[in-house]
Amino acid sequence: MNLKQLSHMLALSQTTVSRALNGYPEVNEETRRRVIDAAKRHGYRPNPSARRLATGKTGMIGYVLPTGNSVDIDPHFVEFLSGLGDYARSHELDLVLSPADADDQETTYRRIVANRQVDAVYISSPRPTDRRVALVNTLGIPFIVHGRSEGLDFDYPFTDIDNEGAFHEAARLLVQLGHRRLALINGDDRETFAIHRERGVRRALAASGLVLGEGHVCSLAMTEENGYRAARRLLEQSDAPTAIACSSLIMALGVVRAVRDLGLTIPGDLSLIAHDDVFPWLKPENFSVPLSTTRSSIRLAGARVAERLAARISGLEEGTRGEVWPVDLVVRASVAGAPVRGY
Amino acid sequence: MNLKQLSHMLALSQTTVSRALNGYPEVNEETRRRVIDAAKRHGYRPNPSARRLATGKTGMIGYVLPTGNSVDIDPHFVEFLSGLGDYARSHELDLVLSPADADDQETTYRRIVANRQVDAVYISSPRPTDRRVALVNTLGIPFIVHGRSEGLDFDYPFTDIDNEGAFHEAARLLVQLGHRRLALINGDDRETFAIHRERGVRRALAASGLVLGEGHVCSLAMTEENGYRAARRLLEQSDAPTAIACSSLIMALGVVRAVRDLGLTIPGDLSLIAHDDVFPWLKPENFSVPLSTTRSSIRLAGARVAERLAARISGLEEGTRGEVWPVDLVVRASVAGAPVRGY
DNA sequence: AGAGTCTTCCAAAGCGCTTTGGTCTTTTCG
DNA sequence: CGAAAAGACCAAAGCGCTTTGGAAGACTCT
Repeated sequence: MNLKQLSHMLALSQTTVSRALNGYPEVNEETRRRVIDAAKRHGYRPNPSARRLATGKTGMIGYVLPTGNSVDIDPHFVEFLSGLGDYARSHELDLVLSPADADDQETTYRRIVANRQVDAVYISSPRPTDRRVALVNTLGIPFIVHGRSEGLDFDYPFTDIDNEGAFHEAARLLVQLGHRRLALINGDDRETFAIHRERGVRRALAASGLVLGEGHVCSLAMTEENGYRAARRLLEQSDAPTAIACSSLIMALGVVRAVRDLGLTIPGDLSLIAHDDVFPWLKPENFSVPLSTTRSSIRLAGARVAERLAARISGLEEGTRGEVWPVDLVVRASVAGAPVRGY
Repeated sequence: MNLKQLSHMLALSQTTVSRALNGYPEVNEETRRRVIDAAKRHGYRPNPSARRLATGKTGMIGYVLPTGNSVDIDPHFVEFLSGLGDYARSHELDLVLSPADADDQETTYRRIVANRQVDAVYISSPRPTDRRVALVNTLGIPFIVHGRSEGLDFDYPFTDIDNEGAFHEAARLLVQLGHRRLALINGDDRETFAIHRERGVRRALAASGLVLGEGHVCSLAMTEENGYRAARRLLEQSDAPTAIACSSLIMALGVVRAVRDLGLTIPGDLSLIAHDDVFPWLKPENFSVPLSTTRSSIRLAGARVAERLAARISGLEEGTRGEVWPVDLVVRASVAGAPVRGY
C-alpha cells in the first residue's frame, strides 16, 4: 500500500493525502480525519526510503563504532545503549552503528554525513582536542558528545558527569579519614574523563598540602587484570598507599584480589573507593567488603543523550549547552581511617 | 556531485555511467576506466538513499534490540558486536539497532522488513519455538540465528556453539574426579543455550548412574549477585554439591564470593567450572583460584554471523545449514577430586 | 550483399515520497 | 457589491539512482 494507491482510493491527490498525514494546516479537518482513518485501516506506512530521498530525514541516529582485532568495545557501551535504546524506541528512532577502523574514523564520519545516513550522531569517550568533535562540528550535523573534550576553540553540546567533582569528593573523604598516601587507578588517561578524575584527586590532596605521588597513579584499560596489576605494583612499593581511588568497578575487582593475595585487608590496610557506572550485573554493595563508590548511572546518560539528540533533530534544542551531572558519593564499608603507622 | 553531473561532464548517459560503476558487462572497458577514473577524481559516491529507493538494497544489517526500563542488555552483546562490527566494516555494512518493546518485538520486525530498512537480520538468545525465528522465516528476509531454537517445524540457518557438549564434558570430568553431587548454576532456562547446558550435565551424570538433584539446578539472569545467591543456597543445603558447573564468568564471581563467605575453599571443598565467553576484561585464569572453563569466543561468533549474513545478502549462501562450533574445555586449578566424606 | 549478432550506448520510466506553484471556491470587508 | 484574502485541493516537478526497452553501428556468416 503506497501513497498513490491510498490517494487513489480516497479520490484525493497525493499532495493532499501526504499533507493530511503530516499535519500540514492547509487541509480540511474533515478530510484529514478521513485520510488518517483510511491510512490506519489499510495499514499504510510511508516508505522510509522514499521519504528519505525526498526530505533527507532518516529517523536514525548514528554512532561510529571503532573496531579492529585488538579494539575492545567498552562494556559500559551496552549499558549506555540500554538507556539510549529505551528512549529512542519511544520516539521511533533507530540507531545505526557504523563500524570504522579505530585509526581512521574520520572517513566514516564524512561518509555518514555526506550520504545523509543519519539525522544526528553522538560521540563517546572523547579526548582532549578530540578530532571527531571538531570534525562533526564543522560537518554541521546535529550531535551530542557524551563526556567532554577539552581545549577546543569552540563550544559544543555535551552531557557529562562531574568526574572531577566526584573524585575530589572521594579523595577529600579519604584525606579527612587520615589518609596521607592516596593512589589513583585510572582508566586510559588519553580520555578526558580520566584526566578530570585525576584532577579531582590532586585538587583534594592539594587542599591539605598533599600530592599524588609519582608512582601513585596508574592509567590503564579498565580490566580486572589491569586493576590487579596496578594494585600489586602500588601496594608492594615502599611507600604503599593506604587508600586507592579506582576508576571502575571491574578494575576494583582486581584490586580486591590483589589485596587478598598480599594478605592485606580492606578497609584495615587499604581503603578503596571506585567509580560505579551502575551495571545490573556487578554491584558494589555485593563486594566481599561492600565498596564505597562514586555513582552515576551511565544508562540514564544514554537516555538523556537520546533525548537531546531527538530534540536537536526536531529543532527543539539548539546552541551549545553542555550539561554536567553531579555524582553521588556512596560510602560503604570499604573505607576507614588510615592505619596507624608502626602499630 | 551526483550521477547526473558526472555523466554530463563525461558526455555519457546516466545509464552508462551507472553501469560502468556497477560492473555491468555491457560497457566498453575503455569507457569504464574513464568513468571509474572520473568518479574517483571527483569523489563521486552514489547517494545511498536514492540507490536504496531504486534497488531496495540498504547495505545494512538489522538487529531488534529489546529495551525497557527493566530490560538489561547482556554484556555479552558488546563482545558479539565487536566481532560483528569488525567483519561488517570490511564489507561496508552498517548495523542498525531497532529498539523494541521487549514484549512486542514482532511489530518491529514487521516494520523493518515491510519498510525494507535492512538487507538481513540476526537473532540472538533464541528460545525453544522462538516466535521471532518463525516470524522472520515467514517474512522472507535473510537471517542468521546466533544460537538455536528448538521444536520449530522448519529448518533455518544458525551459528551456535555446542553448549550441550561443553557442559557434558565439564560434568564428565567432574564425575571422573569422583564428584557425585553436582550442581548447575545456569542462565535463564527459557533460553535454549541454558536448556542445552542442563541437558549436557544430565547426560554426563546419567552415564554414571547419577542425577542432577532437584534442588541442584538454578536458573537465573547472569549477574554476580545471582551467582552468589545460587551458590549460597546450594552450599548451605544438607546435600550440598561438591562441584558446580556455572553458565557464566560473572556468576562465577558470585560463586567464589559465596564460597569464601562460607569459609570453604576451591577446589578443596568445591570444584568449579564456568563457561567463558572470552571477555577482554575478565579472565578465568585471573580468578584467585584459576577457573576451569568451557571456552568459546563470542566475538568470533559475531564475526561469523556477520560473514554469513553478508554471504546471504549477496546470494553466496543459501539453504538452512546450521553450524555448531565445538567448545574447548580448559582445565585450571578450580577443579580437583571430590572431598572425601567425613574426613 | 543482406540477414542476423554483438557490442556499446542512450532516453525515459520507474522507485514512493515531499513540495512548489498553481487553481478554484468560499469568505471577508470596505 | 466587488476586490482581496483565505481555504482546500491538485498537477507536476523534483530527490538521485537503477533498469527497461530500444537503437546505432560494427561484425560475422552464408
